[in-house]
Amino acid sequence: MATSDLIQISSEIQTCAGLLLKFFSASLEQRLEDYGVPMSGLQYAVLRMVQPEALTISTLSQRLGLDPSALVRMIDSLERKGLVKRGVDPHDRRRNPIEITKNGMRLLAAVPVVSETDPTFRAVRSLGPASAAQLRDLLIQVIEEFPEGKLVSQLMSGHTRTEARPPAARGRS
Amino acid sequence: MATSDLIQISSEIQTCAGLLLKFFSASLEQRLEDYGVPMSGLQYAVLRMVQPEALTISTLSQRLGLDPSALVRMIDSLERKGLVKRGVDPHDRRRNPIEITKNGMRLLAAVPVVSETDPTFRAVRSLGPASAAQLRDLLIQVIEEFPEGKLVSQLMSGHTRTEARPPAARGRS
DNA sequence: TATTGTTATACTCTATAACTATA
DNA sequence: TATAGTTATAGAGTATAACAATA
Repeated sequence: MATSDLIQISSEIQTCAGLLLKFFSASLEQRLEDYGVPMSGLQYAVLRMVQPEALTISTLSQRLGLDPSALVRMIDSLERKGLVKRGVDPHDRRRNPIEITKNGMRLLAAVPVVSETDPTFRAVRSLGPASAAQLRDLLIQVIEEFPEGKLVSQLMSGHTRTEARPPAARGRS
Repeated sequence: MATSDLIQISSEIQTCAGLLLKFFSASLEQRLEDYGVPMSGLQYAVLRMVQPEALTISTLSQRLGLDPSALVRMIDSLERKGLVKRGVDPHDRRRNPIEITKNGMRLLAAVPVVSETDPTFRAVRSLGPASAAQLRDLLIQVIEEFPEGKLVSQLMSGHTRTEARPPAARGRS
């Protein structure tokens, strides 16, 4: 295969990634609005990131690749909605770890990243389980080739490669 | 495979698409800046769209999923840079098909979507040709499952599926 | 000195609504 | 009446610079 082929393919992958993200975001934001708590996909991402553990704005900004100042108003907005609260670090009073609230957890439970009924899920399901997993693995492989892509595991909480996934019980079928 | 597995995979694909797009855009915009004509990835996308044929703002806005008014200033900016010009449709004087200029074509030739030297290309190349093509095909398959995804072929000029690609001469290796 | 969170500010992106010219 | 392009405008998102509190 010629280099120009690979360049063409790279370009197409780029276009597809953009489209996919657009579709995904649209359906997620629609469901958030339907739930009665409209917010951007990024705000939702922050909410998910602080679910397993409280994170400071510094940490969040590093993981999201954004300036800390850009997060202040976003956190304000989430706090106004009662979904998170600024906590206190007794060991370092400069830090205000962002904690998720009961309301925040309720929202995450009610509005999953991907719902069974939305176009995103239907599109991925139509690939079949094997192709879907393969697509995910290929995407991760590409991302890990980027210097900034090493922290992908931090963003995909609970992620394990297909072949390494334990055969534990996994909810309803 | 359980439904919850597919939902998890869908969510991971979503995260990956977002990261990938971010990395891709960053390297493209860096190269545009190095070339001396800084612009957003979207402006560059518009430039590419009007390369094969002049398109009206209406058509561009439909294909990009943006409001026409959002494109006016973007086109202004491209016109100020001398990369496109507003043309005239003799059959319908309301229309101003956006034409690419010599300078615009020169830029597209000098700054390809994906360069051989940038992280995007290296990441995709490291997959190997077969996996790269497969990734592209899986992405297209997913996108075509979305109602809005039918026009993907319009956005990927010259795209053909791997198995349908003619074995014609394809430049240097 | 360095770091955390913050404010003020400016710029980009995008949509809505209203308008003009043309069909 | 409907469509193409435009303007004015408002809101979100994001970065830079400067700052206070804390380490």
